Amino acid sequence: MLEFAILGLLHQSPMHGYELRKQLSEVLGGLRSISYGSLYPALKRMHAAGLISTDEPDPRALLPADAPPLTGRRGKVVYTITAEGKERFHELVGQTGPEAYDDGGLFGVRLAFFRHTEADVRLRILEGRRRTVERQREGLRASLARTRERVDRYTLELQRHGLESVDREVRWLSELIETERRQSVAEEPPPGPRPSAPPPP
Amino acid sequence: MLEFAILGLLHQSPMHGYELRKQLSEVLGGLRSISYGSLYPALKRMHAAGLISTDEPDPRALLPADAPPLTGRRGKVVYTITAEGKERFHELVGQTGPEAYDDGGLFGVRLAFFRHTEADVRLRILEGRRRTVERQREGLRASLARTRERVDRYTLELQRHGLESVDREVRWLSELIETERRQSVAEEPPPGPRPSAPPPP
DNA sequence: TCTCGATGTATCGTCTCGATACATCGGGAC
DNA sequence: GTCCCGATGTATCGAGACGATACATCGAGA
Repeated sequence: MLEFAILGLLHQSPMHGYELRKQLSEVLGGLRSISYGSLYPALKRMHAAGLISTDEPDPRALLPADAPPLTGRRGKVVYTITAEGKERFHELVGQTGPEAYDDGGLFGVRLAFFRHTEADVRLRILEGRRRTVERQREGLRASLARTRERVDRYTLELQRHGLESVDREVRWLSELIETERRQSVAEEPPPGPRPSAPPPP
Repeated sequence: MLEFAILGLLHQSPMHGYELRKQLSEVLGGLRSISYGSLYPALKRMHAAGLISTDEPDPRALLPADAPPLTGRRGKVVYTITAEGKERFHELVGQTGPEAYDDGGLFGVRLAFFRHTEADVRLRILEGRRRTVERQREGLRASLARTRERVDRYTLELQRHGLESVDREVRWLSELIETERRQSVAEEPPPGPRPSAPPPP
């Protein structure tokens, strides 16, 4: 998830880690934000994988491994996406399997970068997410019906509120899908019955 | 959080790990459930701390550390809360500081065990949670106002939906608080102006 | 001048998760 | 009867996320 988000942000312009973090929490809908303990290791991994490059070669690479922690003068590092990174991003952007929407966090990031996503992929992701959340809703409903008599008022309230939230999310997704469909028929008049292929696993 | 939930469940009756997990996801409102990778280490920690006891002494304790993984016959383990564990639970149940409500997960567990919680503590936790969520809401509002013009339709939708969710949570909490207040005045007629003490840090 | 908050990079220990392995048991298919 | 499957049940592994923390720079205002 972090990898996708970082590539997406750097796709727009090079950035510092700090700036990356700020943009990230804004893009994520303002609720969850990423910690440095996740961000910097992720950047390191991606740098090692060749997906991003830094403007400043690491001075410690020349020093012995047991050198002191290099106090003083710690330079800013600007991260830039590489050609490989762009390729990777477009590969990820095309994925429509369950991994794209089963996790709410990743789905949020996918949505935030929908402007880089093909219309049919957008639709498949939204529909997949709706299926996932609908399944959650059914589970919740069953649980509520099963335990209704056995649990106290507070647990009941918790379950009721959870169910309502999930319900609202389904409706929200349905509206997005509706809008998406209207737009797609407006742009591209259908040449016949659509042979909608099932998403790859 | 796990510690609190486990103590709360075992407070009612002894249980297997498996049963614990099922009850846990039901109590948590059916949405998030705990994985074994969290549950068993937590049980081990709590056993080491003397908060819970097992009905079956670990046979591997007698074997050398490098013995083979003990294939075959792995007995069921029933966990029981100890006197120390009950003490710890009542200690935790009385906490009203930010640690009780800043994290949504822990707050959910606290709510699920409200029947073991004093009325004034319940009220303080609900009000604390509302303050926390209200702060989140203000942050979200500010973010939305700030980025309104600069982001695309999808990000906007994400933020809008997030804001609505937080808003609904505030209203839900307000209803719970309202109910709680009505109940408390019904049970205990106030003997004068209430000297509401600030919660300890 | 002094301090404070924003900007900025980085690591540590602790915890959590998803995946997986392995074992037992009851019940339905055949 | 037996064979297989899903529920029950205990347990560990590696990847990685998190909160806390350390350290450094810089501009604004007391």
